[in-house]
Amino acid sequence: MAQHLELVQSIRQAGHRLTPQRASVLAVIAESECHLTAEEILARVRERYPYLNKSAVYRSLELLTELGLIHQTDLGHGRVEYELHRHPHHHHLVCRRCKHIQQIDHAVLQRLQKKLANEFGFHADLDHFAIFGTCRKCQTRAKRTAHAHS
Amino acid sequence: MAQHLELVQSIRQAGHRLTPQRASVLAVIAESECHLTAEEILARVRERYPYLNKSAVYRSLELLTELGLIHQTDLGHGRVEYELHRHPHHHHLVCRRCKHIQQIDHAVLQRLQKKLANEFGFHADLDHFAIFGTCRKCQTRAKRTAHAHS
DNA sequence: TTAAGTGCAAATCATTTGCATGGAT
DNA sequence: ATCCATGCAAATGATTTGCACTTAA
Repeated sequence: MAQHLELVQSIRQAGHRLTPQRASVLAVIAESECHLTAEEILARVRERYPYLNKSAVYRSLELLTELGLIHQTDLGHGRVEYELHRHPHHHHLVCRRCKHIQQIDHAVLQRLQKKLANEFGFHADLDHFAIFGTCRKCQTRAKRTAHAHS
Repeated sequence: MAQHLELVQSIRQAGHRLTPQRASVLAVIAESECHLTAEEILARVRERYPYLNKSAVYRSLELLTELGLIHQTDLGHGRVEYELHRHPHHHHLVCRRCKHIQQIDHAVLQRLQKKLANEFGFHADLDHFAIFGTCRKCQTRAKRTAHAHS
């Protein structure tokens, strides 16, 4: 947690109270390599700081998102996942059929991001972006099914 | 509904039973200009065909999505929205702060789509795509807030 | 005829909220 | 000392599910 002191202090600097709940939620997310659900965050915090409530997790996550310290992603698992606002980014190609998730480099989306900024003045949150579609394997499978019925 | 006969028949052609429930769900989506929630679909179908149940809507939507006749989008409204798989596409820039939604042309994403297909063999569902971020107005507002606290 | 599909009502499950209490500043 | 933040439990609300009944083929 020591290496996240600055990060944690930015809560106070933004004019909000620095509670142990908020600090530990942020620390857990910062220490994680990947995305976590609210429930996972709750569980991990409780390993060392048992005084944390579900509501406080959601309220902290809302604040941290608002401050731009973390990001929310919906990978189609029926619940939101949270991760630190960190560089370099990576993204996800999520197959709707087999649910397989392939990571891709931020470079693939960089041109799009710039285009949106230039043309529309829109700052796209392309941290941990999720793109849904059909993976190579499932495309083949779909064709086979179509033939079977034609 | 007459002009959607072909579309409706493709349910049977895919090896599924063509029930009035499925037909009317598909017809309502096909007639709509934009995305609809499950509840809206239920309401619209009932205007002319009152024998439709919530569960049947969800089960129909699942099937139609599987068949590639419709698409699901999560525009961050807390519920999924459905629309016909139709050309030409358009997409959405959704501001996380003010919730404003700006439509953009498919051309903006076409290059990305091709890149994903070529490099990863991934067929991205970029129909009615939603990109989250911060719009021009809210970026300005965020800067102002930051100054107030520094 | 008969398996696939529907209706109904109850279950699920992530997230939100009201309100009394507590703690950061 | 203030009032922002938390804990708790109950509410919400979209989606899912079990099971008996119905119907498209």
